[in-house]
Amino acid sequence: MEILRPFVEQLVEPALAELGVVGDHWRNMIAPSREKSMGDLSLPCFAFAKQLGMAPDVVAEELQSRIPQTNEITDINSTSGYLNFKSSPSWLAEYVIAGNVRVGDAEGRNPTGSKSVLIEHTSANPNGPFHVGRARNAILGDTLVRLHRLHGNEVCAEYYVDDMGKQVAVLAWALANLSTEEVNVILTNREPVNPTWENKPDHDRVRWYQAAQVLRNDEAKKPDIEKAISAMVHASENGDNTVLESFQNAYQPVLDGMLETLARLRINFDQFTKESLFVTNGDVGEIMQKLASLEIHGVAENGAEYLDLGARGLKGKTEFFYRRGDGSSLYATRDIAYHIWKFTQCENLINILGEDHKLQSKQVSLTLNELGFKSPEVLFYSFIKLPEGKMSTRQGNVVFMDDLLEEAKSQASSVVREIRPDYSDEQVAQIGEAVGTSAVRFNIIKVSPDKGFTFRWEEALSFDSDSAPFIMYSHTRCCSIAEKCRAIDNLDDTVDYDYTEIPGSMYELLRVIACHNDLLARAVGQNRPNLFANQLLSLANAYNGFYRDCKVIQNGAINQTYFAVSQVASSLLKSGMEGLGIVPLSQM
RNA sequence: GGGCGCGUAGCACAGCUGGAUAAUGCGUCGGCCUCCUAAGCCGAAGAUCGCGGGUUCGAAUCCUGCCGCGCCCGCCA
Repeated sequence: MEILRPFVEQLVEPALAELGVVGDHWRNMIAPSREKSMGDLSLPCFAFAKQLGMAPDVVAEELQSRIPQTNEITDINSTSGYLNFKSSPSWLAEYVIAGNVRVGDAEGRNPTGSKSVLIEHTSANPNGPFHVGRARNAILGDTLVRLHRLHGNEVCAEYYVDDMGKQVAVLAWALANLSTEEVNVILTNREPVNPTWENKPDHDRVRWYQAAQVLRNDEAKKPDIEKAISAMVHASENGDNTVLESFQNAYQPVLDGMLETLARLRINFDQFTKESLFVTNGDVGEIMQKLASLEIHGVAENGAEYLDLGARGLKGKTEFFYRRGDGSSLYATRDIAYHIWKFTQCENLINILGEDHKLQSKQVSLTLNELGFKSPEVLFYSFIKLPEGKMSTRQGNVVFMDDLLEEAKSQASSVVREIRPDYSDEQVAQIGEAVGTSAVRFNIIKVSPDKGFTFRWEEALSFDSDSAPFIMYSHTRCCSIAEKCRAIDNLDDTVDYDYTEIPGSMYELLRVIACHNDLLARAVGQNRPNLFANQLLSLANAYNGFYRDCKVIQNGAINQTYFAVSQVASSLLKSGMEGLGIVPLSQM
């Protein structure tokens, strides 16, 4: 509870001085209490023990006896070497009700402008529909975009379109050379396209990509195909506009289909940047020239060029190749050009990348440093596996996000249908969609990015206590209360709040509210959305306790103090849910 | 073989800038709808924090060795 810190410091300073503690280092030692029942902030006294020649618990007691209660802090206790400070319930209630806790806006409509960030995420090859594995990137990235906005940062959400290179070339080649019949014959043994997605171009065109991959493994056909694809790749890398255009015609409908899926998850982008831009505008050539003049530059036998990053602390394989023997650039080279361009857009960069990109990202980062640029921040995430093993678009061993969302909607709808028989079909469908998509998002967000996990349908579709619907449900309770209050009373402008009687569960809610932005700051500062997901669960949980004990409406009359607290919780739940991409329904 | 990451109750997951009785959910067991939406609430049982050493007044947290899992080690993207 950072809002309490200045008051604690004010109290502690003279007491420490009296005991003979010198220096200022104690300020950093004040930390959130481990035991919530003990306090909001605590000062461990172990470090003073040696200096003063006293036992830690004695130090804590001595300090306690020298510190008076204040308006803000009414509970100071010492236990086992800790000095604990607990906020005054009345003061906290007044503080919260007065609107001192910043609510924020995840849509970014009112940035405080303290910091601007460009967040690049997803950037998936436009060769087929999203599966759950690829979608982890989009969900983490978009959540980070939302949380940064909620925190007040100005954010640009950016998608790097891989519009050149082998993957698109394969797709373009297949679309130009294979008929529908041929594709169907080649993929006879594969599962057919789910009829629901028959007309969705990402699901349709991926079959051409898959068919081409099968043919590329056919020894007889391989040589000719490889030759043709290779020629296209090289043309694209040399900036051949005809080829680049044919690539775009091949992938654009696929990309559009992919973005449609993301839009259903409320994931949108501010800007799309094509990889080919940096080849055609000359940036890549220029950078390769600069790299050649570096002292860690090296040349291989066939003329390929690299940097020896071992000299900059890279372990393992230290040669980083940025130019092929034939003079063309590599993906990483273009990525460096892209980063330098991104730095012209924004001074803070964040990338969301799969763990397989760790080495590459390190190489790009070190090279950027070599050229005088700073490193981007990177959020790495582990892969989502299936119980049967790794997911692979190429092999068709995947769970499509489109299928997951349909299933989520359908299951959520049947729950609604069951417990709210009075709702119309339209209402049920709308709630089912909101709950289903929110639950899918949340179940991915709540897991720490560096933990790999196995996708299981029942878990992805879990609507239990630590899930999006749990949070959504608390919010609907807030809304329901607010609506009833509006009906009772047109809300006079003169309201007297009672800060003398604060029930325990209301105090607990106030404490969670008071820490809300601490958690947001941490989640944003460390790029860890799961921390804020956890905070929202705590908030919903605390609200449920408050709801149980503190009746806002009793005997037809409104308790204005309770109502005010409920409204603050409601705002924070709503903005927080938007920060996670969860839909804040008012009814469910 | 080398590099990076992970390993916490039956399952899942938090805590890891060292600090108090290791938090939460699922599952299990037991309670709560004449009371603002029970997708809820309350209670109980359940953990040698992968294993062994080290640093420290104090280690789930830092260091080190081992074991297990994942990712990477292309003039691919």
